[in-house]
Amino acid sequence: MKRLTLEDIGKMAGVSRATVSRVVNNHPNISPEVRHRVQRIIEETGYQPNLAARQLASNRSDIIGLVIPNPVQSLFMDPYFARLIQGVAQACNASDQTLSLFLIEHDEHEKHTFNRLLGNGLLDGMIIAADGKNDSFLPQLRASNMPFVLVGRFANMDGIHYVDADNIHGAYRATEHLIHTGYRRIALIGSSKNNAGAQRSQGYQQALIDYDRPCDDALIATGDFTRHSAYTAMQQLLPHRPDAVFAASDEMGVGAIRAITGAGLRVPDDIAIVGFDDVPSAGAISPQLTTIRQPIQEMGALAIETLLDIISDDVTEPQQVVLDTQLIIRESCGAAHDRDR
Amino acid sequence: MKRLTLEDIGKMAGVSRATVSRVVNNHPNISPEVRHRVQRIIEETGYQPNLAARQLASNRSDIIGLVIPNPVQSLFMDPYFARLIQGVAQACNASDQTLSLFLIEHDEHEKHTFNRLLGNGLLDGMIIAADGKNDSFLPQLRASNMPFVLVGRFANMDGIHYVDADNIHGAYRATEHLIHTGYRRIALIGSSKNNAGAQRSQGYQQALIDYDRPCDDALIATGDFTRHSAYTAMQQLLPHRPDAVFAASDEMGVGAIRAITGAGLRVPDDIAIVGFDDVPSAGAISPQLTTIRQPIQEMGALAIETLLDIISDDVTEPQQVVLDTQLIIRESCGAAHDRDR
DNA sequence: TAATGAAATGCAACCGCTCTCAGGTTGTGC
DNA sequence: GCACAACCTGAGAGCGGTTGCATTTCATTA
Repeated sequence: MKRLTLEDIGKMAGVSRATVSRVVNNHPNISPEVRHRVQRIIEETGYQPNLAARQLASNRSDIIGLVIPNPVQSLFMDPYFARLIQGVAQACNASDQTLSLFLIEHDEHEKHTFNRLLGNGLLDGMIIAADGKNDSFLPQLRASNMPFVLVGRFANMDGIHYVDADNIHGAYRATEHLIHTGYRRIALIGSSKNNAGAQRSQGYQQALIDYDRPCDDALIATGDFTRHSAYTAMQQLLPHRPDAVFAASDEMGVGAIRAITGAGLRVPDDIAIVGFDDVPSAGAISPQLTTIRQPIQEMGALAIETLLDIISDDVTEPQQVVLDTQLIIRESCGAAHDRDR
Repeated sequence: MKRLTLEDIGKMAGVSRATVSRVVNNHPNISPEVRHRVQRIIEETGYQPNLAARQLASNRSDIIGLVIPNPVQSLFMDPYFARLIQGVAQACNASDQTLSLFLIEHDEHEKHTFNRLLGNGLLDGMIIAADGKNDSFLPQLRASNMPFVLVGRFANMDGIHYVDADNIHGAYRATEHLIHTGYRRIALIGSSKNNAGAQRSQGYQQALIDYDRPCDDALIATGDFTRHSAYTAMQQLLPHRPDAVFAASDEMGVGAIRAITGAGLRVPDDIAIVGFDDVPSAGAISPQLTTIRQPIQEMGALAIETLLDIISDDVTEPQQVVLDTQLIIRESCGAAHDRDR
């Protein structure tokens, strides 16, 4: 059961291999009769073009790469990536692209990976899930002619295509919600570990300013997106008697809750918490965490869409899209109007 | 900056393109002098072979596919897949393979995907994360000559290569732990939704038998791996007064805890819980969940290793490996000897 | 010294598809 | 009836590697 080639199909249909190729690729100038005859034979035989040969001849692989440069442990701690992968994968399915996944393990590996990907001609384009820090690959990438789109957690950059969630406004919304609910001493557990963290801090501060709240430095603590760091940060915050905390991630929100309950206080009765991310466990812990949800899958889908436009259409002006976030009200903010189990 | 070819390198080194190819591929019969000269030029120019051309000529792509046939929502609910992807990706990095990811969205899509993958010659081999049910693709796969390895959650099958975690023994161990801790009426929230679920139920029962405990059908409830289903299941269980529950997944363990606390009882004081999977939130909820951890990343790595052996070496006898699990003792079993924050 | 063979290298035929170019056919307008 | 255009189709030259076979080189051995 040797694999069929264009030549074989052509022979069966009494046409040349070029004609079969045209049918396969939906070229316009084919007579309906021939088209149908060839299509029927393709159907019957289950012929499929050899992708390597096609790629060699046409210089197009229909493979797009998803590169995740972050250190390893993030991946399986943070549901963000799982969702992103899913969104991108589904978008690839929908547009008949093949998705290749590249997890960067460390700096040297990053260099090696980018070198390979930019040199071996495998990919038509790349989606890069950067974090806005440590983006040392950018210059090389820009110098190449590889189409790429950055997704999420990235700094605003000139002339680069990217898709991100609106971290600033999400944080703003979280803080605003705490203000509306009536809290007066609203603390922040922030982080400048990545760009998203910085933006979330920014949103927090903007909300305070807009609502004429004092921005007390004693109510600002710093973590690194881990639960443990937030536990410590919360302990530092406690003496300053906040009545609410905006934690820049759910993981940190959980750490804050632990510190609060550990100090004999209660959430939200004594101190309210709002997180960010809406990780699955946000609804599992007690009290359930009020949080900000990012449209991660939409981001992935949009990134693919944008990338395909770049690849085919020669999009000229940079596509820079920031998607809105959503406030998910649960128990930890003390304003629940709707509780799921 | 046109991309270099073997021909170009050959010209620069004063040798033929065939010789350069041999250097690149480490063929033995090359004089050291030529080898070095060519290598130096490759180094200087950063030449990289075109993968499509190589694949076309050699019929080998060094791309392996990871196929995840489960329905969509599992993926981002269940950290299992994120970890599996990570394990496989790292193993691919280590062995210079490119990983392509295929998420199946529904039955028809499954058929379409397998047809494509078996027909277009893109992949050297596939890793398939099946669940032991709905494996309708298997006959077609076996009929093809595509090398493949099944990973996890799969039924024991003849003549097929697979890697799995020892669900039976893991469940046995969980149950045994509850027995050792002194509980007498140990309930099960199981599921036969997939093969792993069935095996976990089996391990539970075996433990009861081995320790001469009665196997009371009233203490066996069924869920579908969701938190909600376990909540309901636990409510049915409560009237029969279990003093401990083995839940066949952490998600279900969380649902059970909710039902217990919802009924005004406490975990583990009134009813102890052990889960399965060790999802990240298992340590985040209160009480922290005692559970069984699977070596998911090792499974991924081992699957790749096995697959590469099959691709290159013509491994003949089926490789069937079952990896051991680990009991993670936290609070919910009432036997904590060690608590993290 | 010539025959022998192993090692190193080049030649050229693929791998299967795309795409330009040119040839053939048919249709349109005058 | 003829010129010209529009449309189909086939021939064939790549795309950039790999690899069997032929050739050259050179040390070994009869």
